Amino acid sequence: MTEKTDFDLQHFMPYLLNRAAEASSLDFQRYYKARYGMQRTEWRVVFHLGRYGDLTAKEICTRASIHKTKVSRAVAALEKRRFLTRQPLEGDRRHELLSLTRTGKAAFDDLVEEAQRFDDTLMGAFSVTERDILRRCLRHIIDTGRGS
Amino acid sequence: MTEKTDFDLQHFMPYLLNRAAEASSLDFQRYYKARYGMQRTEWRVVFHLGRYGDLTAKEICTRASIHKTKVSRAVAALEKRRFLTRQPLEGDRRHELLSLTRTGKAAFDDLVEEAQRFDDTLMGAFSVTERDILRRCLRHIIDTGRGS
DNA sequence: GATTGATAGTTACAAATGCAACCAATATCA
DNA sequence: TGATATTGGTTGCATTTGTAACTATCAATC
Repeated sequence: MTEKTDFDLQHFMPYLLNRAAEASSLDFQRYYKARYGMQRTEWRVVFHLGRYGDLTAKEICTRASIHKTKVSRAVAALEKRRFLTRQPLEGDRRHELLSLTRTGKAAFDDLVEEAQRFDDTLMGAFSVTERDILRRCLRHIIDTGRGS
Repeated sequence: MTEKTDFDLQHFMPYLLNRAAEASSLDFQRYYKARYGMQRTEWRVVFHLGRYGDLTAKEICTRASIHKTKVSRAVAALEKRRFLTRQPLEGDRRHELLSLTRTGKAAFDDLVEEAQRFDDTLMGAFSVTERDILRRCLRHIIDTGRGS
């Protein structure tokens, strides 16, 4: 039987992933927080709307695996700050279609640019092969993990 | 100039990392929560003590990049539930040496075993080369990211 | 068309977190 | 010696989060 002390936390994937996630998010997080007063869920909502067009809150929940309460609050906050508007859907008034305002779009454009720049420096350290493997593995982990 | 809508969130590394981290932690988290009523920081503290021997709170903070308030509260909680004991250090009574109790060690052993099993199934999907690259990239990201 | 059951989204309350101020022990140095 | 700074660790308070219960709209069944 292997000694328990052989187990190295530095090789434990969930631990590595958590620390890498945290480390890699810090700077960007600081940026959108300082510049737009957004928090993570808000940026993600903005991102989804900017990237994939108008969506309902539910769709964002599903696509991003975010709990509906978090999305609900993020949407409320974004609406108050005029980054997006809601429009009840004809035919089913339970749904609300969310759309970025001009302000929201501008923020999205800026944030995407920053994200891109940020990602470039982060990934610049790796070869193309490494990047591919990295992305593919992460995606696999995401897809096979149980959703919340 | 590239269109902003070209940017794919699914390739944005911090996003991938965050989602993979979350997905990969869920099951294990559920385990130590259900079995020992621990939360993440508590498990990490237990882990560090079990793996690296007795440490002070400060040392755990440094090694794991966890804020001292979080560690402080985790230690308090673990002490209350008899997973560890503190002992003021001779010579400098600001430091307290933390040691796992028998109960703490038992929990550590069990959790390590579970973590190992968990990691095996998670990484089982990848080739040895992939695992190496994955670990090496993550470590690089961790080490180059600004610490909190 | 009333009853039951989903479904989209909100809210209320408890637990977790981050931040800053804090305490106590030690170090520094006039 | 005594004033000041530093360090390990804790506490208080405001913000964020998770969970569960709630409203409102629609669907299905009788």
